[in-house]
Amino acid sequence: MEGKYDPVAHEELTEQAQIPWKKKKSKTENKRRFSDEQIRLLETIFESETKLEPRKKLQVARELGLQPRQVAIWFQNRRARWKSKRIEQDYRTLRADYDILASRFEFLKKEKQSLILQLQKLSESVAEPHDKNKASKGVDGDTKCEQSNPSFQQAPLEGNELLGLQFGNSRDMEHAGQAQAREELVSIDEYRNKSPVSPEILYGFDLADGIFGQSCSNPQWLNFWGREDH
DNA sequence: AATTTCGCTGCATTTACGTCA
DNA sequence: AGTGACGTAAATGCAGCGAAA
Repeated sequence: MEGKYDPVAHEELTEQAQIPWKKKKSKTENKRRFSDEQIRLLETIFESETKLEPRKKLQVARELGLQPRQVAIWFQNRRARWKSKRIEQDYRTLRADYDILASRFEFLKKEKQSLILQLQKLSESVAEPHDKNKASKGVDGDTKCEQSNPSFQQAPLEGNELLGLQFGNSRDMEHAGQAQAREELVSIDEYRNKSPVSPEILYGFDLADGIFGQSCSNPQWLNFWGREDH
């Protein structure tokens, strides 16, 4: 409300007074639709200033042969049209952002399922009877992971074995002679490389320091990805 | 100095009308 | 010619502000 009283602008009031309040114009009264020339000038002014100062309004009104009130109303309506267009544009932008996020989410969901499957296969192969020592050995386990995340403790793999998968530590697997497990890791890499979009771009963060790097230090993250309901 | 009134503005909503398919 | 959809000028109501009383 930056409207300050301006005696010059007050002219408009007297003009307004000539128009009876609440008067409805008859159908026969010639009105409406400013000329192309009038619209062109109004649009030109609107481009540089969306609000007219009272003096400028009077000047424009004189120039166009309109009532100052008509100019004021035109600017008012023009601002409203401009606002609704801007809202539409904002909506389209937000919608596009949402769609991108939604497709990222779907992709991540599928990758999660795939990784769970890989883990299950690895878990089964590691638990084979010919490798009993491996199952109970426990090499440099990430105790933080195991302690901080209940859902992790329920996982079929122990912490150190999961780390072997995540960081490509193949020592234990070679020790166990598990060529199959190595193939699984390769297939994961292939899966990533065949992704329609590079993972870094798709996820929006660096994989090495991001999703896998923080997996064991962020229990909430593990909880989230450990659940089946998303 | 605080309060009230007046006149103005802007905005949201509604109404009335012109235009077009 | 009649009609509905749409665009737009104008009306209406309300809130906020500054100036004057």
